[in-house]
Amino acid sequence: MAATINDIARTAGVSRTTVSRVLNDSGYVKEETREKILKAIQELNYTPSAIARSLSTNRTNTIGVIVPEINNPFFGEIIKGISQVADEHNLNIILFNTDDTRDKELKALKILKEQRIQGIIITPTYPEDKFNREYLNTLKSLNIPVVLMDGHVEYSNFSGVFIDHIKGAFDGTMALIEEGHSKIAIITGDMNSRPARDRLTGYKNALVLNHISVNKRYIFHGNYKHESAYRITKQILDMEDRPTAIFVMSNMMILGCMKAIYEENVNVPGDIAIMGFDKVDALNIVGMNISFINGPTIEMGRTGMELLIDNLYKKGGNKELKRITLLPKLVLKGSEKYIKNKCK
Amino acid sequence: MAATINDIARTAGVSRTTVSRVLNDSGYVKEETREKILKAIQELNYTPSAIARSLSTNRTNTIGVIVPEINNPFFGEIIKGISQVADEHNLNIILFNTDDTRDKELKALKILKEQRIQGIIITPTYPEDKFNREYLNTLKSLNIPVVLMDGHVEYSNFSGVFIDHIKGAFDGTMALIEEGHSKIAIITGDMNSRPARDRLTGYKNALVLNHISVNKRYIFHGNYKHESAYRITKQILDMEDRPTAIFVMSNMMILGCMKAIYEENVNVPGDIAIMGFDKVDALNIVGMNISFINGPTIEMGRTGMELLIDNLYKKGGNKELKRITLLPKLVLKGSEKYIKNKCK
DNA sequence: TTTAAACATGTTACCGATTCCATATAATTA
DNA sequence: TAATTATATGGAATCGGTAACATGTTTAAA
Repeated sequence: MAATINDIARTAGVSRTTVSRVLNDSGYVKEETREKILKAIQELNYTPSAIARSLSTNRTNTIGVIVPEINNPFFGEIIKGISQVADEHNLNIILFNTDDTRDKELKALKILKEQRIQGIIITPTYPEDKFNREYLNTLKSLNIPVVLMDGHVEYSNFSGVFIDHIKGAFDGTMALIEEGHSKIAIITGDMNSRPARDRLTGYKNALVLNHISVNKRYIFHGNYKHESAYRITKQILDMEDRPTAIFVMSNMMILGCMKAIYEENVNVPGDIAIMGFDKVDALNIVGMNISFINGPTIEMGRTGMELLIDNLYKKGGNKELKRITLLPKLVLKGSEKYIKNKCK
Repeated sequence: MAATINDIARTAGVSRTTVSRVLNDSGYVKEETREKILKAIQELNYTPSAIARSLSTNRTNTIGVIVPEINNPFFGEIIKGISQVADEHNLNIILFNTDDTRDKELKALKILKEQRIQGIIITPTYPEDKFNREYLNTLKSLNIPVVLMDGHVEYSNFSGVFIDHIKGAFDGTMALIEEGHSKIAIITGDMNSRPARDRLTGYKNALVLNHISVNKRYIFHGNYKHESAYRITKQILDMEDRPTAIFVMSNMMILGCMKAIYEENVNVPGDIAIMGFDKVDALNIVGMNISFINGPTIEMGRTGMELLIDNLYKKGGNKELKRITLLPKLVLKGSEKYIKNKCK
């Protein structure tokens, strides 16, 4: 249906080699001929086929991106960053959303291999899954660069972009301490996950550094879901020697925590201070006095893509393993002119 | 580098046609031969090239998706829906995020044409932009199905999925009226946009139907940004004959509105009822008493993809123009067990 | 036993580009 | 003026598959 390079060649009365030269602006073409060809291209509304080009050049200029939850703004922002850099380098993105499913993740990898993409950025849902790791290794053996986003695959040799969860939690805790708090509760994520463990470590480090004893009664284990944080926060608010601050270790759990606080009519930060790991824009805007440790999501995406591109342009075995750790940023309440909570 | 069908043929001692038959499970192949071939495939870790296949079959099994803001959960959920259906039909997605930029939107369309994708789902940022409409028309003339998501392109002939903004705003207003409100303020979106105008219409329709006069002093024009709603809400709260309910016509504006309310320590819904068009999950979870008119985003994505697929499988001029309008859903406070606001 | 249908496999053209090589002419340089 | 070199274009192979067609072998029906 669509015009091909042969149609252009015929119309312009030249060989398709010459047309190709014009398309790629390579080699010698007489100005007059070039114009004839451009005219034919215009007339036939011709667009070269990336498919045919890919087959012949062995380059697709496409990368694969695999995320578990596209509707989560965390990943949305990562993709935004990836997309910006991809655009700058004229690379296309084939996107897969796995809905946290191992099957879909595996299927995505298979398809990407078929598609002869040039590289993969993946936020692995099951980093510990043997089968997938095997598959990632297969990909690696094919010399397709792989970049991990915020997901450690232990014992493997992939480049990646990571967040320094320890430092982030450390900074958050330090900030609370500097504000005068010493009774600081923490609501952790699922302790089976590496970030949850790291964050707890950061919290402890800060306490120890300040000679504050780590009180086990102040350490509560949530599971990343808002319900768990809701329940735990209620519990915290009922304690006799109630903490003066709560450090909540995820996005969704901040919401559960704030629900409890909202319900119990507790003043933040007057009665209790809240620090969150990961931001919740909505609460920021509404003006709740919550400080955040904020993972630089867009930057993660950009950095990951840059890492990938570095490797894309290196032939053969020259690909370097590079792990970049980004520091989360502390956003203190008030530093963005948060309004004081007048709700008493 | 990677093994080709010829390598498999050679290894298995057959012609590549036979290999192709095994790959596609078509035609006759002796069981014994099949096994030889499968063994070779395994040994050489062979994956067929989708590129070569696309060139020869003239099908890429890929569609293009263009969104303005991938980090906005509204689009994230649409993509989630698209992705689900795409996966069910083994279609891949090339994603473009335009950052609300006309240039990027146009560039995306060009690339998709090069990529010989089978169809496009687009949420047009500049539906009124002549150039882009021209481009969309070009695409259409190429017989590539196009599906619009929630963006009217007037006078054009594209299939699409739309939200019934009039009905949504009507339902929201009716709900408030049924709760006994008659002094209902509205904060509109940018009146240059079709949805904003439609929603205002729905609001008026409900009032008229209930013989409530449309009070111009209760109609406030915002611009979709939270700051505008913040300012307007403050203004509303200061009115002498203050409305008893506010209908806020967007996502972000709900946040601005709630900021003002939170600041002024007003009880919702005791002192004033709030209804939003578009949901804000975070506020839902925290337990603010806001009712919502909720666009069915995931369903939109699914429906759009299904619409596209319908057209994908129809040859030539048989493509049908189909516009599907989805009804937003009313989520009343309390219907999800919202906790009463005790903040007085 | 002959004949047609089913089974099994291979030959070859083609999809739409790129690219190496060959060839011819024009412009420079020796 | 002859020898180079730069300019201009085309021929043909190639990328890795698919598919129409051809051909040979079994198997089953007549």
